[in-house]
Amino acid sequence: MKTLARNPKNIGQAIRNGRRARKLTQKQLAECSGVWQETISKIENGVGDTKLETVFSLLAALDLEIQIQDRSKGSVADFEDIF
Amino acid sequence: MKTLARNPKNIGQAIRNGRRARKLTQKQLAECSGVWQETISKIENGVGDTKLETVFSLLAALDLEIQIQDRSKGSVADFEDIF
DNA sequence: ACATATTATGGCCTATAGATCATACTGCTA
DNA sequence: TAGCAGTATGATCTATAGGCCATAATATGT
Repeated sequence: MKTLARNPKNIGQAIRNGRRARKLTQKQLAECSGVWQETISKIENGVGDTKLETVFSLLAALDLEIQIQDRSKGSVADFEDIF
Repeated sequence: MKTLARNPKNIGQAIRNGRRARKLTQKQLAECSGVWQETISKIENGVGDTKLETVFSLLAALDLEIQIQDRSKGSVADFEDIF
């Protein structure tokens, strides 16, 4: 998995994808991350804003990490919500 | 620039590094990002939590982006706050 | 179609982020 | 060493994130 993110919605999608890739329900992810299912739902759907702490709790539980890099040449295909 | 981040502090450092690489003062970054200098100071120093929206405002102004990826093999050297 | 699992929504409440102002601290450098 | 640019800190205020409960809406399987 490798997803570019330039806004909060991209993060939510990456989390949803990561969760599904690991075949976890929101409830299971909630249990192992300490973030509530309701909150996960909102984040995945880009409802409201999210704190970094919360994002990292989820990423850690999904064994994902963030890399900060110069804005690339990044092919459009690396994004998922073009439409 | 390419920095791994597994917690909010890593993000703050990446922002500070990116800002310095572009030879901007906090005040200048504040002006072009819409985030207050005081807030930038706190984020760079890992004081309190930060919302995604704010992080992305800063990253955009610094022409940086985020990539979400599986936790790597990431060499320890990619982190900056080991000590 | 029904039962059940999964996800979404919405309200209440508390904690806290960030705007904003004021001011203090920390280098520089003239 | 005085002055200034840059950064940090601290307070107040408003908006909102997320914990938490209840429940609604959607899948999914049988």
